Amino acid sequence: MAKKATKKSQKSTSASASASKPARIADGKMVFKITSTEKMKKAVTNRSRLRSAKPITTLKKKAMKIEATKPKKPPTAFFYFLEDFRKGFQEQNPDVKSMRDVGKACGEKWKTMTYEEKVHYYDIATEKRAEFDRAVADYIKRKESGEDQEAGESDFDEDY
DNA sequence: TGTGTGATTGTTATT
DNA sequence: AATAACAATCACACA
Repeated sequence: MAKKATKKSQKSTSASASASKPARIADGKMVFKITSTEKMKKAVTNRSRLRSAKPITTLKKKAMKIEATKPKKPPTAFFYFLEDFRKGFQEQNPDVKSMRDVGKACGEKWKTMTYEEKVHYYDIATEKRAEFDRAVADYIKRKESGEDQEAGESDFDEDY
């Protein structure tokens, strides 16, 4: 019991020198509901996808091995729960086709879950983060070691 | 044909 | 300290 959340102090992250400038959107996630110009929304998310620094083509098909890209954020505990919850949800509600409904139901249940149940997913997420952290370190190391560090800071990843 | 969108919370990163 | 944004998934819609 009392499995305290293992909050380990992260590394100093002194590598912040590279300070890549994420194209953050001032508006944040609040997307103006403009039915007329849906393209605007696309533009917003488009930037997000831009971070992928890879051809948008088949972006959703990430199932493909992505070894040429830097490690992305690992799914959070909630996402792991969502993955599991989604399976059962589809069985009980085959009528539901959208993930939105599943997300709502999952989020609602997530709040009702106790720490003991959630800790299970937290544990997984924590472990994944550790691996992710290592992957990042390795990625950086490889980048510096393998490829010449980009002396000229490229403002944006021009596509690819 | 192909990609964007929507919704959930958590974690990370930047300011 | 606080805010911002992204992390995955799947069916649908639009150009």
